[in-house]
Amino acid sequence: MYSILKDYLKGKINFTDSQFEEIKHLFAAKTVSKGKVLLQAGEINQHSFFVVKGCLRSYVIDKEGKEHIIQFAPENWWISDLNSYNKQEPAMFFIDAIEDSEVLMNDRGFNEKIAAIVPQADAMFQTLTQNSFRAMQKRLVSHLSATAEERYLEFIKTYPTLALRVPQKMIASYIGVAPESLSRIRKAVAHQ
Amino acid sequence: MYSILKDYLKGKINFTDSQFEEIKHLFAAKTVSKGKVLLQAGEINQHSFFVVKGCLRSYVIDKEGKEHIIQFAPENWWISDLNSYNKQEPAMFFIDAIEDSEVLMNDRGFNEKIAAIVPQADAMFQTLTQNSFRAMQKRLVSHLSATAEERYLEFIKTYPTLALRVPQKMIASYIGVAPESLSRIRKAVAHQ
DNA sequence: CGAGCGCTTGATTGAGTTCAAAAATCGTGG
DNA sequence: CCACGATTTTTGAACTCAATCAAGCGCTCG
Repeated sequence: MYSILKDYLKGKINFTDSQFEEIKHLFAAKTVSKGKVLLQAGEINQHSFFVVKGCLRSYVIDKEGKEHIIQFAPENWWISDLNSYNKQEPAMFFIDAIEDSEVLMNDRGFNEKIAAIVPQADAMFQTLTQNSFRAMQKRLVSHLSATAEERYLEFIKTYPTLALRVPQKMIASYIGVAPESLSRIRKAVAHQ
Repeated sequence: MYSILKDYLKGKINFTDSQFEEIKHLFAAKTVSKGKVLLQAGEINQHSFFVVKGCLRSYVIDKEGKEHIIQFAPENWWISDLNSYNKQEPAMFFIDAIEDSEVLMNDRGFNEKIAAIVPQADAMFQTLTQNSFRAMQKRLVSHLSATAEERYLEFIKTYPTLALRVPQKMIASYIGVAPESLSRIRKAVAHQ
């Protein structure tokens, strides 16, 4: 379980085996089965999650009870409600497992602790945050300027493996269309 | 001109007058008249801007030539294409002045330089980035779950002064509707 | 093996766009 | 400071993309 995290981190920053032994203790290993909710909107989010196996998602539920997916997190992704985590404000998002999963969970204050062991880690997390900021911006732009079909094609281009792995209605939720509409979009794309 | 920046920073971090004298030199004062383009999409963004007076905006132009506004920056706001600035990648956004404005412009590497003078500055900028990340998320969520009217009401609630100051067609562009639609939305809101 | 979930298909509705033109407002030069 | 041209806003009518409602099919997993 921890070896996956080690391999992942090796690709981003340099550290010794003994440093990794220290880092390890900052993560609690957790096995979560499909459907398990790890964060509820409204709660203060005390954790962030690194996915070792399986897939999590974050989503909002709107006033009509509809889910809108913000992020998928398959293997080697981090997921959290960053705003709640950083500022200790109520979370906007729910986080749950959409497959049986194994995650490494860390507590708030983790960022400082890991940076104290491996200073480069701080820059790594800043880069990760920048990446998700950019992804969010791109997504907003595509909602401002692209059609549902374009957003779908963008999705399968950006996340080809997710597109095969995640139920279609969740892809619909992510790109912001009704499941019926996505079904029709796929039909149209296939016939062209 | 610099006194505005000083007042702004005083509200966020502590520093001495002599520290401020050092910080000052990191900013170039610039007077820009309405319509002046400060960043073109595709360029590498070398600057970020602090608005002392007037108002800037960032926006994308889509493949049909339509503008979509990403951010307004009136007095005491920062504006930049952060991804381009941080990673030296081509900018997604244009930045221009929508009023005659006065800005303080800093170069890349500025963050490290200011943090060397006033260590707290780093945390301040991280907080600012977190805030815009959250704003972006909220905006995405409202595109996923709210109607045009709801997004309009949200806008005037969040930015009441901007709503009076910025041309209506730019508000339309920001909330992602045609100018004609916003006109009708306003009419409907007024009659209820 | 059957109940429920996910996907598809059809018919209808509706929010918002587009195109066109008039009305209002702005800004600039004489 | 006023007038005129340009830009912005409003209004109307037709249209379009996607949502909604409804029903049927097929799979899987309990």
